[in-house]
Amino acid sequence: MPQSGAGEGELAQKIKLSTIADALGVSTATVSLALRDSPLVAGLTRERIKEHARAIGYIYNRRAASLRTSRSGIVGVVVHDIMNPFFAEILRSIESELDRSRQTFILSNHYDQLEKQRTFIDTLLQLGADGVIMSPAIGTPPEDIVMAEENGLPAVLIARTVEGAEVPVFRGDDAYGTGLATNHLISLGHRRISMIGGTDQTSTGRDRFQGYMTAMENAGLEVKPHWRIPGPRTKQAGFEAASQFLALKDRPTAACCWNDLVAIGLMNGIARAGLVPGVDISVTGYDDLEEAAIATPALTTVWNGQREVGRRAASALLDKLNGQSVRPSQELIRPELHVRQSTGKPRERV
Amino acid sequence: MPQSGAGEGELAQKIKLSTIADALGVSTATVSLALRDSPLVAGLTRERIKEHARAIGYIYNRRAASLRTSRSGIVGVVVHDIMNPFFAEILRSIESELDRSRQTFILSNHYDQLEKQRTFIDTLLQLGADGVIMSPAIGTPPEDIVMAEENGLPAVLIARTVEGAEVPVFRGDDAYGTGLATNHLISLGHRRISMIGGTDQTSTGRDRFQGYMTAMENAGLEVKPHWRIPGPRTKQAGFEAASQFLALKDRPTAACCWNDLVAIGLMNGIARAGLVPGVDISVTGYDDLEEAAIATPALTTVWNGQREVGRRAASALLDKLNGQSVRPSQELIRPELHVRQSTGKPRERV
DNA sequence: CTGAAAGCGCTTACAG
DNA sequence: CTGAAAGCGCTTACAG
Repeated sequence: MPQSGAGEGELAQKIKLSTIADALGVSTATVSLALRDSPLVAGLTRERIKEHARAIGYIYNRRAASLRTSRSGIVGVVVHDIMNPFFAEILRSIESELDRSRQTFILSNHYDQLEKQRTFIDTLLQLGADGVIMSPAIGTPPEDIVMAEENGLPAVLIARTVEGAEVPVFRGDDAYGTGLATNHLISLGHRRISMIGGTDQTSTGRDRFQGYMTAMENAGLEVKPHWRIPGPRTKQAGFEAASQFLALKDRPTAACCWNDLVAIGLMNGIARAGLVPGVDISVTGYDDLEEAAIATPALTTVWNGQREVGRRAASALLDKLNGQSVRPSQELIRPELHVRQSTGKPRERV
Repeated sequence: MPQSGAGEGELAQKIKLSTIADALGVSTATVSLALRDSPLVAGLTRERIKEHARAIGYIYNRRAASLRTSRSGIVGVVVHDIMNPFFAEILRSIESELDRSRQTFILSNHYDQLEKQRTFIDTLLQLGADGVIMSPAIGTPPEDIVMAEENGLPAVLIARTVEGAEVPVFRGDDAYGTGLATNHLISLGHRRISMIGGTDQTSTGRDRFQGYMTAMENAGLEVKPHWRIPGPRTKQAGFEAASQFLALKDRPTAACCWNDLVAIGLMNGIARAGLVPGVDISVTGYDDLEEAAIATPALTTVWNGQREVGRRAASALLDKLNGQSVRPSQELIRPELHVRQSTGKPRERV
């Protein structure tokens, strides 16, 4: 309802605690307590106050309250890019977890630009945010996180680690995960396997590459450096990498991709070139996005536990806010291989 | 930098304006003015103050400021679902537009639940947000928007209209857009065309269906009711609709889809059934997501101006905040047909 | 060009 | 169970 006494289109007199107090002949302290269901206020008084507040359309001023209590009810979330469905799935589970504690969340993309990330942390500090969940931008120095914590903004990391920052980290076991995918391809009979996408500049990138290398070495397979095509992390880039991949000397029979987006883009590119992904070339993804199951062919990929990551990160942060001590530790979610139709035996004899 | 004088891991004494004022022997008024680059303060004084503030790691308290000024620097954005790339693209352009005015934005999904949307608007009111950009949930009564505006929260709508709400609306000309797609199919020789996805409960849904119907009627083509498969709006749902579509009596030779997601899902389903989209069945999408161009086959679709929608909506809201009068009007972005490989002549003689 | 003082709208000890 | 008063950290007239 609009505020009582509002004239034609004009803003009414602002309704505040004292408006209610005056109308009911009680003090603002009593109103404040009543609205927050304090047992200190008599049941009848409380009901009268709450009913009146509702009737005249009172709006609680959180800025004023938070200035006094120094709790704002705001949590910041900053990731590389929300357009990436991997993060979008994480965000959804963060959202539903925070919702239950009536925390509002502010979202930002840093696009791996340190400056954008710093501006956002600064904004959170100025707003008096209660905490931040972040997938740190490439090159984030531990000091940035220490600074936030020292100024009363507890942090929890997702997806990527920052060496030297003593905060909880929730992410998948990336080395183990790409190991699963690579071993799956090897067990199908593939001997020449490409690794497509990703970067050495993030912990995730290094771990995933490591998992692939280790699996190849353990199987006694040679890895030619040019079989690795670093960089792509999007569908578009995967699509564009297809021609480069197909033109490779000693062309591999399979590609272990950085993530599902790259894998799907690559498959599209392979199909565009007249080859059949899953038959002519085997492809694995990473993340198991909702979309992986309906790709053509359905994508063999590694489930990365994004729902879990989001849920646990949010709940760890809430624990921190509520004063419970949360150990700075690496929580590794164990990935699982989901085999579908994009992988098969190599076509040619090896 | 951490605050000066911080002990081992302990939170330092909070640094505020008066800390700086005391240290420099000036008043808080002068410090406040200086930090905001007021010309009222002598250049030298200003520099001394700003330098000192930086040195001791002063953090501006926006809650306190906004309590005083009643401007919070916060803008709310609420959409159906940020995981939908259509909205994700809009959000990006909103973000870059707001960034330039140093406004922070708070994001929320309402998943077409009125209750979630109301909770969010309430939160914005409590935080004293400066405005809201929304794609209204199905069934949003105009009163909800009027209430927000009367309480000092100006609103701008995107993508969907709410009858009776006197606020600016930015969206594509949906009827015209599906008309483009349908006419394209007709001109290729298709006579039986299906409409897949969408709902009559939103203005967008009604408009898109209307555009399809009008085009069919103008071409003197019959439309069998069961050729319409309402509902799907996601890739998954489009995928699942494929079998229903393929089993249709008098099966249409083409499908005009609600959006790109449905179209891509449908094409995947068609391919899974052993038919070739673009050859056996023509498919059109809507939105022209980045992904449309790299789908297999590349998707013929209607560009919906999402970048434009986001940019203009944000800039209209900023104008409103700055006191410029913004007419409540429908801004229809004119869609464009982008022809690619998912459409062709009908295979069978008609 | 600078300072003293009031006030934004809450909550929290402290009395009673 | 309820009230009077101080204070959170800013900004804004108002004086000088």
